[in-house]
Amino acid sequence: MTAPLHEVHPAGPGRALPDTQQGMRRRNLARVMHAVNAEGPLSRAAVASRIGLTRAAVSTLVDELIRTGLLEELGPERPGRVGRPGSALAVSGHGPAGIGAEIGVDHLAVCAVDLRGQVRARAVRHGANRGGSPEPVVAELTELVRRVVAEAEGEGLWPAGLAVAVPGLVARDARTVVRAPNLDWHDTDLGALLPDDIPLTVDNEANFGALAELWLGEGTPLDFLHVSAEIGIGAAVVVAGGLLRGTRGFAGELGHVPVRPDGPACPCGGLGCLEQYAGEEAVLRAAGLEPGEDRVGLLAGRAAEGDAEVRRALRDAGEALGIALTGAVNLLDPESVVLGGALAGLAPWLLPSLEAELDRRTAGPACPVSVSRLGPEGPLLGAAHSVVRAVLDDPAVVGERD
Amino acid sequence: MTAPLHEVHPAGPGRALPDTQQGMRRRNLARVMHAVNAEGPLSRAAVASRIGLTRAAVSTLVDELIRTGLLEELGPERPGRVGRPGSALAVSGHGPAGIGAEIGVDHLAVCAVDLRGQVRARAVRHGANRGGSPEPVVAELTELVRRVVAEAEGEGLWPAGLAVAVPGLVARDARTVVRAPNLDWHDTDLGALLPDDIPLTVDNEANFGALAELWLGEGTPLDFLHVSAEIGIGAAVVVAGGLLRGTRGFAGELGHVPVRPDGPACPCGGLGCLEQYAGEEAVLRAAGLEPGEDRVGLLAGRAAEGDAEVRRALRDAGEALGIALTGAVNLLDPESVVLGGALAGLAPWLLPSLEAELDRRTAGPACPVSVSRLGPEGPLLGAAHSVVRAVLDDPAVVGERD
DNA sequence: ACTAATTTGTAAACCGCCATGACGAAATAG
DNA sequence: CTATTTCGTCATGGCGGTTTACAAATTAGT
Repeated sequence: MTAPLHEVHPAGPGRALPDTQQGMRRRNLARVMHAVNAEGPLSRAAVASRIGLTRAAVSTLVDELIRTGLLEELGPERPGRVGRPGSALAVSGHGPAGIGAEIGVDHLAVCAVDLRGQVRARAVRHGANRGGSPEPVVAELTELVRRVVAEAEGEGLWPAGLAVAVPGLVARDARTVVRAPNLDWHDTDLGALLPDDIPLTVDNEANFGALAELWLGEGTPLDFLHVSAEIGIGAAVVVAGGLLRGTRGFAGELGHVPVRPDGPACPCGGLGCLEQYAGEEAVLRAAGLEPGEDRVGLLAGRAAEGDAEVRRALRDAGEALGIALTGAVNLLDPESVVLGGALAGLAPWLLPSLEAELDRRTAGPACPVSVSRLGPEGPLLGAAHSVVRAVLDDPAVVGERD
Repeated sequence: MTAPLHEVHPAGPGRALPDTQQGMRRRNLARVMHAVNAEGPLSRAAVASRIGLTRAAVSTLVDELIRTGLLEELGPERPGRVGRPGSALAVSGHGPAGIGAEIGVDHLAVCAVDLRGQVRARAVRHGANRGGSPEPVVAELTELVRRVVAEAEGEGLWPAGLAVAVPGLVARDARTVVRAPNLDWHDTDLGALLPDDIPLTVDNEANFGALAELWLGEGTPLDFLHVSAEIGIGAAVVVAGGLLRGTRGFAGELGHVPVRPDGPACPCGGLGCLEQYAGEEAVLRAAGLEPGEDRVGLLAGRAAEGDAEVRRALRDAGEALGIALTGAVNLLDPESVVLGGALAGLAPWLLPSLEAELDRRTAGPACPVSVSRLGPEGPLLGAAHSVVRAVLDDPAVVGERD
């Protein structure tokens, strides 16, 4: 029961399933779940017209989904219209739950989200995770996970999967942390250190942040660029509602896009990379501040106070971001750009110069830039929701357990 | 029979088909076609094991495909192994054909490609198409199309669709040329000017060139960046075997990626765009040459002769390309970069500096850069093959005609 | 040579899944 | 109070792939 490492981003309802009648059934189960999930309580007839099947077919699909605890019958709808009122169906609040976890530089967090998207349990532990060996940190995380799972189970939920967001590069096996500079971890197999009774997925926090924006953001399109910064600057490219990961899984390295090709050398080997202008360290240095604990808070505080030096540093960073984003926007033609992570908190001072650069360098209407309203919770929520989406995308796999 | 504007880029075998039994059948027909097309002559049993269906199911699918003329039975295979030899199946060379057409700045070309990928008929007309009104040019193209179709029909083929490559931006309706600066065409609806008895698709020549590379190139991966230049510099982003088009269809505008943010002004409104360093005009100017007829040939000739000024101009252009590509590669992590179009001919003098820049700006192993071996034929072949792929992706639609 | 083993293609029976059509149930409209 | 509309379900049927069985065509072994 450890095994089936569910895909983090199945770019749509149930993909590569075998094209046999059973596969068809599985896909149709998924379509019912998606319809009910997306458009609130719905009657069987409403679902049928949404997904293009007959009422009879939907009836049997719904029966199965209710039997396996993924849907709930809420009872008769309020009449309003002519004809017999339907019986409202809703995604279950007592079925599977997605367990999301985040390993931050100086905190650990875990939460449980039900199929409806509600956070039903959470736990946080503050304190630096930097530098030490991974084992004790992951042991603490495991403890938090157990606590959250117990709490969720108390509410009638059961864990369908665990997704862990880490600040670093993750191998395509979705288990191994290849490199997490801020934690000083290298080639760490989290699969060996975490509970093995729950299907596990590990991914970069920026990716989960982008997915959170995709699934939870208001009016977020299916094609956008999500930019976030912790210590490095990363972008996640979302195309047609799925993450673009790249051949080696390294896509989105916006931080090393050349901004001024003859600029200062970057540890990556390049010259004048964006990170040299808009990276946390670079901005702190330009602002004349010492790198300390809550660096983003410090910058935001000073900028809010009106500190001219800090504001200039942020304005310059926004300019560099604008230049790098011009390239990205020209290449990808996204519907919008979303600023998340630490950038969201600094947006008031970054945005003006960023948008100005983007605007004047783009022919025609510029690509709209917005700020994530999810704040620092993004990656954690994205992780938990990725498990929920996996269930919605293939309800049959969880139905098999009993 | 004019209507069904088949998708140019259905990112895989038969997508958004309805999830009913008929849809399943259609997808399985497509899978049989793809298996036979990709792996040469195959017996029914071999196809069955490839696509995961039973021999019996494949038998009925093959029967239908033979009846509609998409597959051919070649007869018994040469034994070799133990057991009854299978009967070899091949994609038909007498069924539907894809008609590809290209409107170049100074030529028109049309060809017919059968399902096997063989070019079975072609016609070319040289002479400038620049500046004048579209009608007479399209009338000439129509004449060429009629000739090629007649020739193909003489060989037992019938036209399944017409795909036209144009040097400009095409609206998402795949019929209207929004802007083709080199032809001086604006908002031209080719659908109204071309024969209306064949399903029509119009697309940018760079897109078709990239697709040709994807389908015809040797060892081309499913994720790569195809860079081509005619007058502007365009990139096509291929992800998972499909074109990334962008929200407005403007993805791939590599020419306006900022290379030196304080560089010379570009007509697009930007500063220091790649096109200001590696665009045809810019290179000619840097090389001290006058813009004339065969500009690429001129540059290649001088460079081959050893003209130092030309070589320096090309080296500088390669450098600028390398900088812009560093950004693109960091963002997309493609498996390779392919140089096509006019760039292919100039590659010997562009590549060294291009690769040097890419190399030193990238951490770890640099993204390999290769040169298209399709030459100037790419877009034309890509157009014709796009029709062929559409048939392979959904064999049922052509089966319906009779 | 002759038999045994293996593989292919097809036909018949079967099962699963959705569509069709009919029906009772529960609401509104007149 | 009846006609109409809509919902959910049931029985029937068609369609599509699987299972099972078998004849055909080849190689392997004696």
